[in-house]
Amino acid sequence: MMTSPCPTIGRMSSDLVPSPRGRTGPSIADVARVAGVSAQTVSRVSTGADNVRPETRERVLAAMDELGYSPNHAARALRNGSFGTIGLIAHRLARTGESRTVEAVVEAARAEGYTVTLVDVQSPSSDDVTAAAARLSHQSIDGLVIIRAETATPAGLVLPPRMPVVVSDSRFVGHHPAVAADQVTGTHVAVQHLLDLGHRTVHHLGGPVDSAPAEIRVDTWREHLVGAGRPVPEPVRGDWSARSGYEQGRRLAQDPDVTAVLCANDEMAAGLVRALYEAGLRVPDDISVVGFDDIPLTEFLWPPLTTVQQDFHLIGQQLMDLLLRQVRGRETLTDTRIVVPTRLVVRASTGAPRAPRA
Amino acid sequence: MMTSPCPTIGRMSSDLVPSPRGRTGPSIADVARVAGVSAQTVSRVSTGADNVRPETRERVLAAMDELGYSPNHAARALRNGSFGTIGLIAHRLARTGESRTVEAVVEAARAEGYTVTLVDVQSPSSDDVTAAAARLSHQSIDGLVIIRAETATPAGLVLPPRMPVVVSDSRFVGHHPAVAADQVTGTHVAVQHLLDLGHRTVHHLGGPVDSAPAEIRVDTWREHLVGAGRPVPEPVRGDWSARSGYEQGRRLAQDPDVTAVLCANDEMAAGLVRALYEAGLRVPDDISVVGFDDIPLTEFLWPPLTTVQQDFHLIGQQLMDLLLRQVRGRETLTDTRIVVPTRLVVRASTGAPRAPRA
DNA sequence: CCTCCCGATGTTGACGTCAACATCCCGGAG
DNA sequence: CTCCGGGATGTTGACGTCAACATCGGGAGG
Repeated sequence: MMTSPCPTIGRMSSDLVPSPRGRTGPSIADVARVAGVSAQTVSRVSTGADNVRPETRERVLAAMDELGYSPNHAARALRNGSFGTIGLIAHRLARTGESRTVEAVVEAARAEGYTVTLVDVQSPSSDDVTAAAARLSHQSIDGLVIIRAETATPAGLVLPPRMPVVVSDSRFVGHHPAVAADQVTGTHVAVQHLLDLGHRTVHHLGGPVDSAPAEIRVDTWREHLVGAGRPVPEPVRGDWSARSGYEQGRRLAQDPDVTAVLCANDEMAAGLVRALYEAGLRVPDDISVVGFDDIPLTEFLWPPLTTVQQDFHLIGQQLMDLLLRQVRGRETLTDTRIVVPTRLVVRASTGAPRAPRA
Repeated sequence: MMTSPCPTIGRMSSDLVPSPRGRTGPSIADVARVAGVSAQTVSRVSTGADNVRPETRERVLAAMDELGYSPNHAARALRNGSFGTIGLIAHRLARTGESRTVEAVVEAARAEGYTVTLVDVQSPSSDDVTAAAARLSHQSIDGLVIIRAETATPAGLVLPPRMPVVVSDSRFVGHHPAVAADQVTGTHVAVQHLLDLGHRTVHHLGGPVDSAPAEIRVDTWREHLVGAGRPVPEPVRGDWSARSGYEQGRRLAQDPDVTAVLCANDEMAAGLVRALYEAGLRVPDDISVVGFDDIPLTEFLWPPLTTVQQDFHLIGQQLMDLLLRQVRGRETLTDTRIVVPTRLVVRASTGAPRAPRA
């Protein structure tokens, strides 16, 4: 029906039947017909094989060009079991740290010839992440990157067998290969910085209790104060948003004991600062504020915010590197953990308390 | 070869050959063997076909579970020509508008059962976007979303034939279906707001000249001033970053004629405000500032910034909607344009000039 | 002038899935 | 009792690609 009723001469059949296929583009067979070679030769050209006569290659390339051919990924994937694709599961994609990490992963992936398939889960619960992984997995990706699976407990997370995985969360050490920022050191340094300035103690505006990084920061902050023999005020909690920082800031502004606040991220710090201004307090004269992350805007807030810098770009690169070592080398790196350093960037939002005491 | 030489009783052949395949998981044939049915029946179960006896379905599901089977996407894609995947090309992924739009697209895609493959191009030039599209295209995606192809000229962009596409850039109207924020109205309203407050004219801190949205804002700003018979100061330029806003702000602070500045985005506005503070100027008492985008932090800057709000989430949804109408319906919507409204959010960074004059 | 060898090219089959068609079995009608 | 209909299930082939093997043709060496 589609081929002419005269099957005599194969070469003659390269008449003007422009591939009766519906939506899919020209196939390798179409190119072969136009170029007057076999499909295999076309395949050799498209995979960059060496043993094709230059003249033939030329003809094939011309035919490809004419037809607008490009290889069918699905068929290739089916044929050789690899997809050239990495799955990426993230939670709140538009958040600063997330989007910068995603950008870095995508960049690193492209540099290695991989594309990235992105899934934004509704919640970082084990169930949601597990479901997302299942959806991505088995055959449609070569590996999986999970960014900040905050509440997912390592035990509850079920991943497809044999699927290379990396997680950007230190709690997964021992369960999955992980890359994480050194939040512990960052928090210690930030608290010590404030104590060094003469503050008697440091208040803490933490992230949500179901966030692992937030908990690490709270625990480290508390631990440091205890270790330094300072009073440990009750931490207050936000949800990472500037608004929550503002709301908690209004409460902290009432408390005359507060002279220094460590915030779990920069957005909350910004909201906090605004609340302090509205309450007639000045930063850092009345209250010192430290943020966390060093988002691009931090430097240009007023006052420029002292903050703990995380290198999201490096985290993304390391994630990709660790993943590809597994994908390519079949290495099993279950207990590998890469810690990316953080550092305190001192700007203008921290200073000595008005009336320094012990 | 893989079936036993005794073809008598099909059911007996479910012996213990545990799939000699290497890296790929169990296939439909493995499940069929374990369940004692044919591959087609397994297929029917996995595609949710109706005509399978409940008892048989049960047996198949149990076999799937036992083997950890899940269907091979590549084979499915190859079989029925659809991928359940949308390609997404973006430029600077971590930038506010971009990441929020990406998030919305990913969300909308998931709601429709699609996954998203992401490519972050180095530059928004036609060449780079064309290359990215080619890489994604032909067969590995069902449609393509291009976000803010800022410098790509419509004419220079070459896309695979028959590939459904949407672009979030109004300049592509007539070339490709497009979704864009109503920047023209937003800019008009912002300028008028400042004139209404009594400012003689409005300065403009624009984005880079190779950005289409930036140019639209500059042109509209100029046009409005001209229409209102006001002097048109030379616009200054930033690169969208807070730092560039800060640098230009230091220059504008020197100019006593400056009483109101419209900034092309919020980050630059934030940098500008800091520069003004450092120069001893107050906002809005000495100089009024308006931003663009309404990023989440805007409300919590000091002072809270008056800005033109863009609904990135809605843009993302509309992009997806427009794309899926093409993917599913085979509609051709080449000259469709969807304009998403913007609105001015008045906060505390704008006010009457100190010495109001006509 | 005949062989052998080697590089270029062609042919075959398999990857996993599923639509289309074929077959089988059972109960009910004639 | 046979025949028919229809639902459940099995068989076949094709999607596009590429590795493995087959073939072909010409030049070098004997």
